[in-house]
Amino acid sequence: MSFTLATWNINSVRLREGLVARLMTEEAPDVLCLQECKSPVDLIPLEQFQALGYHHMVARGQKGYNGVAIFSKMAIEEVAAEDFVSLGHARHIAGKLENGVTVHNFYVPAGGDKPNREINEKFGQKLDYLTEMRDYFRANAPEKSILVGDLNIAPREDDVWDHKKLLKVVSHTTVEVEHLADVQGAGDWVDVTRADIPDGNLYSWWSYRAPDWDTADKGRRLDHIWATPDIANSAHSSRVIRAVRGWEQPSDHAPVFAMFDL
DNA sequence: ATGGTAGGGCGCCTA
Repeated sequence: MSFTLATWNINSVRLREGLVARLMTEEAPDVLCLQECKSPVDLIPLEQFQALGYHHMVARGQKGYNGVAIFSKMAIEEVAAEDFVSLGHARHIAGKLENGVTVHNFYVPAGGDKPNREINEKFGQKLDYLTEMRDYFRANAPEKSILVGDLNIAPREDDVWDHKKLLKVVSHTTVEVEHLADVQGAGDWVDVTRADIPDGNLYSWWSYRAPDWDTADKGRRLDHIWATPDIANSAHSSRVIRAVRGWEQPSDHAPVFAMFDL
């Protein structure tokens, strides 16, 4: 049994309902995980997505900020929704698919501007969020599981457009990369995207603020697909659909895809 | 060191 999974920070699921529908139509992943829906769950335009074959959804939402959702062609049952660091934010939802695979969808806090928890509370919350993720997977060892989302960290030198310039920029600092590695180690997670595409620069996000995003190409790989070792070997055909960043009124993130043969 | 662009929802927070 084979299925395709995608993760995409949509930056408002209601404003970009049409872009979600376009991705569902043109690429048709079996499971689509969204972050930054910026919508209460009951205002997500579920009916249009159901008309495209995505009959199942698990989600957490709030007005204006954050929000995570999993749309699926196969049945999915909610199994967890954690509020790490007790921020009261909708940043995690987990569901078990009818094929037995558990999917964790995360929107990790961005962390503010200054990479110093003494002067920037948000940076401390980001590090603490990652620490609680680590502890969660230590206490709940994942099996047959996939972890996706906007983790707001680009861990490798070739996950950013300029490693040295970004070492002091939130998303690529050493302390963040170490915290993310601890989460990965705690669940024995395999970075599926980089197992599949080991060499070369790879980005999933380009700032709205930088003009001419495509030519300048000042990107970062903030969006990730991980899997536990029992299914990671079955993953293949990973890709970032960069062209989506160039669609009309786009999200600043491009979707990341992987296929699994179970 | 600063400001640059977006979304939500209407003054300003967040990314």
